[in-house]
Amino acid sequence: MSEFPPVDEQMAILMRGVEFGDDRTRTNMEAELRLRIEGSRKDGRPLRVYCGFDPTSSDLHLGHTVPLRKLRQFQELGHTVIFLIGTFTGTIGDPSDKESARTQQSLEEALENARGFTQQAHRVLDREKTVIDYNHKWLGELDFGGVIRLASHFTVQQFLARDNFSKRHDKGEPIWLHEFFYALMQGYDAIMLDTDVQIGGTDQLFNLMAGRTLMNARGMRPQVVLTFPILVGTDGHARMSKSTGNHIGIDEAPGVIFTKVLNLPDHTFQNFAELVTRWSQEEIDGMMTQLERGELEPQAAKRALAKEIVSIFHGAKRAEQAAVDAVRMHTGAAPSDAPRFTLSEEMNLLDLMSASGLVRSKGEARRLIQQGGVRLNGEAVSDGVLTSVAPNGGESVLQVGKKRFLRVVSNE
RNA sequence: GGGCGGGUGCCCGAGUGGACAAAGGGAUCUGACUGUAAAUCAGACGGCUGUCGCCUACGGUGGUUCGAAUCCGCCCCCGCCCA
Repeated sequence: MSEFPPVDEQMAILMRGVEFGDDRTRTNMEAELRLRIEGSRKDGRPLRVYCGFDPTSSDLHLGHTVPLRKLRQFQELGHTVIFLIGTFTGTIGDPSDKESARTQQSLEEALENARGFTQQAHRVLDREKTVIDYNHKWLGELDFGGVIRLASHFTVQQFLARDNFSKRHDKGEPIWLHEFFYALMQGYDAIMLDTDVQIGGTDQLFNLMAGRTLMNARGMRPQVVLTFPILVGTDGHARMSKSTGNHIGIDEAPGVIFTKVLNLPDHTFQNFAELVTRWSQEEIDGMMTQLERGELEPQAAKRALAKEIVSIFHGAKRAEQAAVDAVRMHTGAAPSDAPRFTLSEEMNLLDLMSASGLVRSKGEARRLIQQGGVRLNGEAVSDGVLTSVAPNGGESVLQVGKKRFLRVVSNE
C-alpha cells in the first residue's frame, strides 16, 4: 500500500516552519516523525494528528490559523486530523495565557463558543476529512483517583521550572493549583485520542511534552510533538490573543482585516508572511531582500500582505475591494462596507451617534466633537446638539477619527 | 490554624475622614506630525446633561459621622512568614 506520498516529500512539507527551543529536540522529533511516517506508509495507516483549541471566545483569529494550516497539510497528505475543542480545558484556563488563568467559563459557554469555532475552522480545514472532538467527553468523566494517578507522574519542580510559573512564583503572584492540571489534561487528551502527532505553538511545548510523559507511563508510544512560532498581535510584540485585544479575527470584515494588516508594525512583516500566507519561502525571502535594499516600500509589502490575507479568508474579489476601500478611506470617503444607519426622523448628532452605535455613550460623542474628531460629509462638526441630520432621501457620511464611518441613509 | 501585609477606575498603582470621579504610569481614543506605520507633542479617558448640575463607583455587608475609598464590626478573597 502506498497511497501516501514518499517519506521525504512528506517530511519536507511537514517540517516546514517547525520551531523548537533547542536543536536537540528538533532532531529527535524529526527522527521520530520520520519513523512514524515510514510506518504509516508501510502499513497503509494514516497518522492520527491533533491540535487542541480552547474556545475562550467564539471567534478564531489569525494566530489559530497557523496550526490549522499545518493540520491541513497533514490532511492533504492523507492523514487523519482531529480538531479537538477544549470544552473542558477551556473551563480551566490555560496558564500560558496569564489572563485566562482566572477566567473560568462554564461548559455551556464553551460549547456555545465551539460552534462558531468549528464553522470558522472549516475555512482552513477540509470539512470532509476533519474529525471533531470535545475533551469534556473524557475529562469530565475522570474521577479523582484517575486525576491523582495522572498527577503522580510529575513533580512540582518540573512545573516550577516552567517559565511562566517560575516568574510568577518569584514575583509572589498567585499560581492556582488548578493551573497545574492544565498540562495533565492536555496529556490525557493525547492518550484518549491515541495520537501519533500533536501540534501547537512553541508556548505549548510543556503541555505537549506532558502528553509524552503520560503516554510513556501508560506503555504507549509517545506522540511526536511539533511546535510552531507564535504569531504576534497587532501591537507587534505580544502573542496574538483576543483577550489582549491585539487580534485579527478571520471572520472580521474584509476591510477591517485589510486595514489591521496594513497598520501592523513594519517589523512584523516576516512573521506574518511566513505564518499566515500561502507564499513560498522563496517568494518571502525575495521580498525580504528587496525590503532590505530599499527596493520595496514597507507599506507596499504590507499592502500585498493584507491583500493576500484577506483573500485567504474572503476570496480574491473581496480582497481587491478591501484594497480599493482602504484608499477611499484615506481620502475621507466611506468604504463600501461601512455600517449603515437608516434615519426615520431628524436627529441631532449626539443622538444619532449613540443610537447607531458609532460611540458607546453620548459623553464620548461630546468629547470627540470637542476634540474635532467628528466630520459630517467631510466637514468638522463643532456642536453635537445644534447639528442635526434630517431624512432627505440622500446619504450623509458621518466620520469619527480616521477609521470609523457611518453611512446615514433615509428610506424616503 | 497563627502572625504580618494586601483587595482602588480597562490594567498597574497612589490616596488613611471633607479640597476625590479619586495622583502617576500603561493601554485606549482624538488632534498635530507621518508612510493610513513607529516615535514624538497636545488633549481626552464612569454615565446622564446645551458649561454652574445630578447619578453610579474604591472586595461584600452592616455601622459610626453633618460627611467614609479613608474609622469600627462581621464576611469573602490574595501574598509572605510560621505551624
